[in-house]
Amino acid sequence: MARAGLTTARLTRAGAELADELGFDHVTVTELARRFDVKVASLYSHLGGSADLRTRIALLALEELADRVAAAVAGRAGKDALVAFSDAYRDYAREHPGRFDATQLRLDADTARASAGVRHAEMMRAVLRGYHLHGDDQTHAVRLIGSVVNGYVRLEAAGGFDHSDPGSDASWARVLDAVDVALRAWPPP
Amino acid sequence: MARAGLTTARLTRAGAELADELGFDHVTVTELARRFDVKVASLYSHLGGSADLRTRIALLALEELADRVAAAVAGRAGKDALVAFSDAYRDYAREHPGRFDATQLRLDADTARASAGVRHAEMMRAVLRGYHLHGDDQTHAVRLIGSVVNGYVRLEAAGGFDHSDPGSDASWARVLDAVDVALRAWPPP
DNA sequence: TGGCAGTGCCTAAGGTGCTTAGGCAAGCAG
DNA sequence: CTGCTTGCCTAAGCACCTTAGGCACTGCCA
Repeated sequence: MARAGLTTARLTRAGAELADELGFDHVTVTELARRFDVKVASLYSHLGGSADLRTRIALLALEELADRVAAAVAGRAGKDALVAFSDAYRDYAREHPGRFDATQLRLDADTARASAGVRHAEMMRAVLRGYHLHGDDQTHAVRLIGSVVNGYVRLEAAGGFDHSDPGSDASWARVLDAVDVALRAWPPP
Repeated sequence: MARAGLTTARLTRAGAELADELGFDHVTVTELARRFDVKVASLYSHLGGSADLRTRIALLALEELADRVAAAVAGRAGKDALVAFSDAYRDYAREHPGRFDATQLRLDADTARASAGVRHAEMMRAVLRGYHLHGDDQTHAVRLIGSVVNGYVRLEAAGGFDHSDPGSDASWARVLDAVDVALRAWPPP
C-alpha cells in the first residue's frame, strides 16, 4: 500500500486547518486520519496522541501570531504601535478562529517557557516603550493590555457583540482609544 | 432497588460541583452517574444528555454570579461600584473555577436571551451611571469593562500571572485604577 | 542489481464516554 | 388491594482514544 507521507509537521498543519474549520475542540485524531485517508493508529508514530496534537497546534498558532504581531509593530511607537499590535491579534483571531482558540490552551510550565508566548510578552513591553512606563507599572500595563485584547477578541468571537448596535468595529476603536488614554494618564498607586 | 431521588436540579448542582472539582470540560454524565451510584442511562429521564447538562450548569453559574454581583454593587456608585462589580466577578471565578468556565459556554440565541446574562449587561450599565456615559459611549464602555474583567480573570485562572512579580492582586488594583481613569477621561470619537 | 534493515502504515483489541429502546418493579391513587 | 405511573435498569450500538504487534515498501549497501 502506498505510503501517505505523514510527518509531524504536516499533521500539525492539517490539524490547525481542522481547528479553523470545525473548532478547536472538534479536532480529533480520528478526523485527522480521515483527512489523510489513513488509519488512526498510523498517526501514533508521528504524534503522541490527541493531547500532543492539540499542544502542537497551540504552539504553531502562537508562532504564527507572534510573527504577525512582530511584523505589525515594527517601526511603530505609542498609540500607533498599540493599535497595530491589537489589530494583529484581532485579525488573526478572525481569520483563524480555531488556531486562536488553540493559543488559549493551558500549556505546562516547560512547554510554555519554550513557546512563542515569551515573544508575545516581549512585544507587549515593546509597545509600552512609547508610554514611558517602567518597573511594576509596566507589568501592570502589560496585564491590562493582555486582558483587554484577549477579552475583547474572545467575547467578539463568542458572538457577544453580534446583533447589537453600535457594531463591533466601532467599539474596538473606542476601546483602544480608552486604553491609550489610560496608558498616557497612568494613575499613580 | 431503592430509588436514588434524582431530579434535574440536583443533577445540575452536582454537575456544578463536579466542574469546580475536575474542571468544566471534565464534566461527564458518566462521572455524574457514578456520584449518584446510578447507571448512566438513568440520567436521561432528567437530562437531555451531556450538552444539556453543560448548559444547565452554565445557566446556574450565570444566575449565581448575577446574584453576587447584584449584592456587591447595590448602594455603590462610581469607582466604588466598578471595583465591587469587578471583585465580585473575580472572587466568584476563584472560588468556583469550573462554574466560571461554564459561564463562557456559548449558548444559542434563545437560551442566552432567557438567561441571567441579560442581568449582567444591565448591571454593567448601572455601574456606568456614576461615569455619566450615554448612548453609544456607554455601550463601548460596557464592552471595555467586560473585556478587561473577563480577560483578566481568565488569564489569571489560566496561571498567566503566576510566578512573576508583582503579584496578581497588585496588578488587579492598578488595572481597575486605569479603567477608572479611562472611564472618567472618556475620549471623544 | 539484489538483499536486507528499518520504518511506515496496518489489523486487532480493549478502554471510556454518549445515547436510545425497551423492561421491571416501587410506590402512589383509586 | 389492584393497577398505573414513573424511576431506574439492562442491552446494544456508536464515536473516539490508545497500545501491541505484524507485514511490506523503500532505500541503502554490497
